Amino acid sequence: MASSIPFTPSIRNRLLAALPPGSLAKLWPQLTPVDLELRQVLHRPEEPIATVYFPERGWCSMLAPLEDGDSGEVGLVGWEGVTALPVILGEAFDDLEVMVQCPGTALSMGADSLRAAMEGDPVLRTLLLRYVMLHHGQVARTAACNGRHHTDQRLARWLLMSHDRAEGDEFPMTHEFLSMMLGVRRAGITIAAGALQKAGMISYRGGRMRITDRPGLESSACECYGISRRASERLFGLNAGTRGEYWR
Amino acid sequence: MASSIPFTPSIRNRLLAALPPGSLAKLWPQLTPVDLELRQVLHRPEEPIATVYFPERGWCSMLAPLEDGDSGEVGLVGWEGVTALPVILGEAFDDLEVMVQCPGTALSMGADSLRAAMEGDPVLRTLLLRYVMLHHGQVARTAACNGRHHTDQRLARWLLMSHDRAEGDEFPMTHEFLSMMLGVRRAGITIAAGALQKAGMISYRGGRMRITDRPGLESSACECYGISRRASERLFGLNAGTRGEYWR
DNA sequence: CTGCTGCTGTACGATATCGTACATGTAACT
DNA sequence: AGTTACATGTACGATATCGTACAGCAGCAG
Repeated sequence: MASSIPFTPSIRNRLLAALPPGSLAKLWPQLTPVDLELRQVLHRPEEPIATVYFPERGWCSMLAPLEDGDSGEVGLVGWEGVTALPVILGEAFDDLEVMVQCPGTALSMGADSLRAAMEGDPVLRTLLLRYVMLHHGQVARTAACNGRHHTDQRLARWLLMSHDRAEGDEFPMTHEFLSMMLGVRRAGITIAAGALQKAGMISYRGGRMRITDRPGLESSACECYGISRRASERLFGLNAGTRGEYWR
Repeated sequence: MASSIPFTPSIRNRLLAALPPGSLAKLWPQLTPVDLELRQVLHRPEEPIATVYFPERGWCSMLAPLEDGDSGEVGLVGWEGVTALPVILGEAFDDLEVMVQCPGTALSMGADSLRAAMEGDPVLRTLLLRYVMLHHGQVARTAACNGRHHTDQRLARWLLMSHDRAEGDEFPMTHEFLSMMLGVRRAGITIAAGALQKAGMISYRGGRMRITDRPGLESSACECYGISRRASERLFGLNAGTRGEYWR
């Protein structure tokens, strides 16, 4: 299925790209490119996970379902990661939902295959476990940030995290959706985003968001963005987590 | 050091207790009982972790340091777990601080010894990774809960989580400290706790908290408590995570 | 062009929480 | 008993955010 793709590929996923050639070669035949469509649900809470996804373009949210019907975002997964932490950690499923927020592509793989590959390849296993640590740190930061920081700072942080995982400076994003991600009213986003736009840091129209002043946005965000990014740099090297370093 | 302790011990730590005799026997000589003193810092952010702790009594908070000097709690570790996720996941350190909130005791162990033990014992490794999953879920829930739920519900949840990890129905806890854990004003805790006390669910005086109506407290808490507890039950069996089941 | 639909701007009073200050109560120490 | 330190109760106006409603505006279908 994936065999038509040339072997030394331009892999965008940082986890796969970080593997030594031997490890990647073993994994490659089992990886299938798939599209990630907007709002597609990759994993549902409590449902056994059959497939894992290494995003190449676009990104997903990890969502904790709430009693009142909607859900709270607890983390992002993009080209720096992989969905399906439970598979890595030996569980069948999760209490979280994983949903595509920015459409793109991924390399997918059977959960059983990944389990087997981890069993047989300590390098792969080590890398994936280090990613789990990175992701845990991101979620922990989100917990602290949600409790302490205000809408405007959290919005700036969220836009930066999305931008890190987006292909260019523009991606689909409505105020309505941002409000669900940050757990605030839609009108609250309009106000906070309006201020960022007035300051020239972002611009948006008709459901598309564009980042126009990254440094400005960074200074508007709380420290939580920087802390997560530095953790990412520790795992992937100095230029990971910043933009413009996809290909190496 | 630990050799004076009889071999078939009354181990309270659920992770250690869940190990098959062979796995535990290999670990046992390396475990040293230590006291956990109130406010003792077990791990500091960015500092390499030399020792891990399997709490037996009492519990610890995982805290994310904030720019303004204080810190936000993102999770608890008690008799159901172990500190030092980074060691399990192959990192040297964490961005989080681990601090003793309720004094007690733990079985401690060198980080290197634990790494070696995990390498040599798949059962141990599997169990610890499943615990990482459990803890990740708890932190993710905290992220969602911090963003969406109100002080009164979060206080009830926090008291229940503490109670699960406490020895009896009473433990040391001031409003001041609760306010730091939940990230709200001290006066806000006094109001929320006062309401719970008036409803007969808790009572407190002079820095000691007593749980007097657990079912009532459970109905006051948000769904987040139940979700985390059920995840715990999946790992440890049906009675884990509830109280009164320490000894079997 | 017309009419829809979805995104964004804005307004309103209501509410939760804030930051701060001060009063009261309790226990330990002298 | 007097003092001190700390825990708790309570008050105040200020602020962030809520829930809701409605108006403007762009893009698309007919």
